[in-house]
Amino acid sequence: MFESIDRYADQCVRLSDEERTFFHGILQRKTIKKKTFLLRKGEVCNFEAYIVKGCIRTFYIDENGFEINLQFAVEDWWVSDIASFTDRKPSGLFIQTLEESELLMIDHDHKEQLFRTYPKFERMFRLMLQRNLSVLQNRFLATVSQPAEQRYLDFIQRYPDIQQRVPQHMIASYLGISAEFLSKIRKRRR
Amino acid sequence: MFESIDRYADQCVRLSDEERTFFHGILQRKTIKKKTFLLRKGEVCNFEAYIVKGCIRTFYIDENGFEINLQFAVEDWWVSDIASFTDRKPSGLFIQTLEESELLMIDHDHKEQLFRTYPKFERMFRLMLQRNLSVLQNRFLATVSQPAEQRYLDFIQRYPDIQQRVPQHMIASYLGISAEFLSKIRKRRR
DNA sequence: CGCGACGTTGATTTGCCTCAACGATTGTGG
DNA sequence: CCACAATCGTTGAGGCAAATCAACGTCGCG
Repeated sequence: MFESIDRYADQCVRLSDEERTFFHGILQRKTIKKKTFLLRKGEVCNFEAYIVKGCIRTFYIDENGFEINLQFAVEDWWVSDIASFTDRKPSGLFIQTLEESELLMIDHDHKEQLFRTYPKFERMFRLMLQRNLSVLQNRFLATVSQPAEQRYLDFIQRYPDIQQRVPQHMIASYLGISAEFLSKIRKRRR
Repeated sequence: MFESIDRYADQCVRLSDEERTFFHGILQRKTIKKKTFLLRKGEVCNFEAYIVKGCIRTFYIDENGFEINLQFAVEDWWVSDIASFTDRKPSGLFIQTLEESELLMIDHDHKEQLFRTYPKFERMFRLMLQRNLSVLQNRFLATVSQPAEQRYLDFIQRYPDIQQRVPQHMIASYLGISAEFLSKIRKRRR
């Protein structure tokens, strides 16, 4: 159960057995059915979830009622609305499973307790944030500097597995284009 | 000299006098002339710079040779290429002063030393990253979900001061539109 | 003074969207 | 296990936001 998150942690920090055990102790293990909402707009996000198995999307609904997919998270990623979680304020986002998912979740109080007990974990979460920031920066650059077709090609190259697991119209929204136009791009390449 | 960064730190963590003094000790104070490059593509970024006074831009040059401005940083912000800084790998970005600037800089070794000596600072930098991540997330959402005119209006409302200090064609590139089109938007509103 | 950086304007083009209609596939309740 | 609905992907026609290209005025500065 904990092998994959242990591997994740080992990439960030060196943990003693004691630290590792404590960490495992505060993680809540959950199995969530397909299409379940972990968070809806207006709610305060009280979790950071590590994905052991499954696929989850984070999305936003704009003023015209259109969904915009921000992230598809699969094995070995964390999902949360960090701003809502940290400042304990209502979120503007939705988080939903796309497949049945196995998660390890940590809530606000336990996270603070973890940091107070072993400050070393601050480092792990800091590095995790850095990774997220880099990914988002690259994504932003790609979105503003490249045409839709190139963005699509980059996407299927970088995340060949995700393409299989997520419906095409969601990928379109993730890429910032309409479902119809994505279909036309795909046609072009045949 | 340190008043503003102290205020910044106080928002994140509570520091003892000893911690504060140590922190001041590792900060390198620099005054940089207008239009100076702090980082060029291909170099490894070895600083995080807190801006006491001045204005700095971070930008990227795409495969067609066009500049894309990622960030304008003014007083009370940090600038760096975090990915390059952390992983000690060559950066793809440029960082350049737009005005004469007064900075407090920290390099990789001193940052690690700071964390080893007082782990509490991990928290400060983690919170800083969270803030950056939130800002970028909102910006990304705005970019994909709103038309250019609305993005421009939001920009001048949120950063009325920056608008005065940065040439218009750089703002256009920041907003992801051509300089000509920004000019036309402005005309429309007169 | 003269040159380069900056901003403006108009004409034309284009990448992508919207709307509408239509198969194919999935899944779900009777 | 079938029937019917919902979800998903495709295709075409038409439209619009924003890009591109080109020309020109202005200003600050070496």
